[in-house]
Amino acid sequence: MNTGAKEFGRARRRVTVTDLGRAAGVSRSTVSLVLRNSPLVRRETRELVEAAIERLGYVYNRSAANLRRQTSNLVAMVINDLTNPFFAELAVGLEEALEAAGYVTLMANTGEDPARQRRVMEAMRETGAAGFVLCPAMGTGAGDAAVLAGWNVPVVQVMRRLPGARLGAVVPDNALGARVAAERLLALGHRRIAFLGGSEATDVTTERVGGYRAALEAAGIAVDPGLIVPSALNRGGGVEALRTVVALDRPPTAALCFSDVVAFGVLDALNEAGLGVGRDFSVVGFDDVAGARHTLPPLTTVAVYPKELGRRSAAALLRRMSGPGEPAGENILTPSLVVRGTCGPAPREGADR
Amino acid sequence: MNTGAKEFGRARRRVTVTDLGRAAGVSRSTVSLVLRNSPLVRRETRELVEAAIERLGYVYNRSAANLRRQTSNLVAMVINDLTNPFFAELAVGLEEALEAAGYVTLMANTGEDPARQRRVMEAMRETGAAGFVLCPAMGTGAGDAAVLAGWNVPVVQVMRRLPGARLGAVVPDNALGARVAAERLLALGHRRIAFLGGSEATDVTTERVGGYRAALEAAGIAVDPGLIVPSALNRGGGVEALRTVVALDRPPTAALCFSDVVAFGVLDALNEAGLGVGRDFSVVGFDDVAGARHTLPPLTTVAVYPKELGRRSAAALLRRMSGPGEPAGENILTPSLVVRGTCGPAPREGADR
DNA sequence: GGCGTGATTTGGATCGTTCCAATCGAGGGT
DNA sequence: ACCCTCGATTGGAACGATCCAAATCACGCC
Repeated sequence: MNTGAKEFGRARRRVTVTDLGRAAGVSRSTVSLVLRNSPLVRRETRELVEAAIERLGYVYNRSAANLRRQTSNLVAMVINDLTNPFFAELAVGLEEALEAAGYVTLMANTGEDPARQRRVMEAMRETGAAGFVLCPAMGTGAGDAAVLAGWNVPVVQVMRRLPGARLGAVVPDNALGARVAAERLLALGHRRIAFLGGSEATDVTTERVGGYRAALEAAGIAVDPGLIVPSALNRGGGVEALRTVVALDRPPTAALCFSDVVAFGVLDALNEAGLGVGRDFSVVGFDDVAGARHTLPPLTTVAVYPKELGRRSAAALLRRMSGPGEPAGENILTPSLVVRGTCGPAPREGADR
Repeated sequence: MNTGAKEFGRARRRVTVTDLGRAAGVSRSTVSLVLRNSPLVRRETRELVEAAIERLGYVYNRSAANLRRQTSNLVAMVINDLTNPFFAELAVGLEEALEAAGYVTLMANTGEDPARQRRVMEAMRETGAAGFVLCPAMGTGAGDAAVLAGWNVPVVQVMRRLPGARLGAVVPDNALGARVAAERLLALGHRRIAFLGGSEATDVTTERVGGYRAALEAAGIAVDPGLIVPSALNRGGGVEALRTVVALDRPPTAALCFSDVVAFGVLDALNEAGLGVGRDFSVVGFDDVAGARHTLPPLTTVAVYPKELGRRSAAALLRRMSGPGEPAGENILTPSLVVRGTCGPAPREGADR
């Protein structure tokens, strides 16, 4: 009598299908059928079982079910930098779509650290992730890609592609976006246009710079390598990059930025230098993050719809997970130019400031 | 011979401890001991097994292990709004700490929707989350709290507290932060100070407004209810709120804002209205998000260290998970005022603008 | 009253691991 | 030669669900 309460109060044994069966007067097999909404069970039987579920406070053990069925309701999302609003939005779209499809999301933030990325992906694999959506950390090598391919698990890359990996990817058409943005500046009469920001190694930068180049060349303008300045992918990088180009002998009159965040830094630096944005110097960003509409003046930028990228990568992964024969193709989103207030006509040649 | 390749290429059976045992010439029990680094196994035996692991490409099945051991390496993180940079940082700190402790994070973004919150938490429970870190969606009722308490699973709330829930929480000292900020404005000579933003219902707002009130009353200033204007928790809300107070008969000369995001909107509206920030009107934010140092002028704000909040909630949860008797106490972080450029002395009484 | 038929229900085996009590083998002591 | 100890290894049962083939039930019909 004195031990009874103690035994009961703490850590009581988990309620199982067998318990439910006993309580409802049926077998565990029948209970299992009820749990999975099988049309085989008689209505009254189902109600009996459902009452027992309620009464005993049963909790379905999905991982036991997964073990037996050789499936999993887990999808892994591995993101390089969640504190970047662009990737945060992407993550939200992704998780939303996965949840709607009945999956639970495993999440890890790698902070651009390939070693951490390896660790977390390994851990997620062991926990039974049925698939991966991966935005690879910078510096992820071809070796990592090969290992991943060897895992024989559906993987969808988003935004960034691993070198030489045949894994499937959802990406914006970076080249197109950059080209359209550059064409806009050209149409406004700009002839010396810089490309600011981005890190030399990554495919995203390569593609965006490629689009920029293509536009200039199509307009018959020689690309000046001195006007392409990589930088850190944050606000400070933008500040640095702008300072670099205004110090040139023949400074540019406009800049296409690798990202909005870099563009924010560029705007900071322009203000600091006393240059009129959209008048003395025009700026285009890339991404269209939430903050872009709130700069002064509001930032003209290339929208790439991160939330939609997230949703599509979820869809692509689910497709790969269902059909084993599904091709690991690429899904390319068309970006679009959002014209706001940071671009104006090129200042007259030789006009002083 | 013709079927052989086909059978092998696709969906080969999973490698198990039994397979490893067979390959290494030991029993599955011994393999299991090796996997768990037991000191019981002889070195040579261990090496034999490890070679087999390598050779067969074995993947540990942690959920099978969890099933048997009645444990779980999964922790659930339920966040109201990941697109808010404040919560994104919190999430990153949290995930980082959990990963370091050997846990894998289940993540869900509720988008402030209590129904979705119920759904995802239920799904996570079934999946076997060993504990929850929850930043409750606005509108989460006492009913939800009661249900959650009935689950008998370790829960730590972060930033927000559910009404009447004895669940444990990690929160900043909102009242203190607001008081210090208000005291700063008082010291600068301001006498009519507004509190802009926040939603009336939430505990965070109540606490921050409370601190603001306390400071004013301590200075012998009657609190004018007309100067406390709630708003949406985004930039637009800040714009609205400022417009409201400048239209008053006796407008304030300074504002303490519910959050940095609201403060950003307030700065936008001040610019729009042609009021000099820090000269005609002083502003203090709350949170110190990354963007706060980049406004023009840089925003004076109350730092609450979201990443640290994340880390501490991880630590608090892990403590609760290990010791069943651990108290569900509160962990309160001391915020601090970060002085930048948006506050100046109160304009002279009656001076025109 | 026996039988066929379709609708329900059921017990054993299974998923991959860990726990546990039992076993095995090599020395050591007498 | 025998017993005992101790380190190392092992097979059976268990975790909580599902699958599957077989059993049971209800009912109409000859």
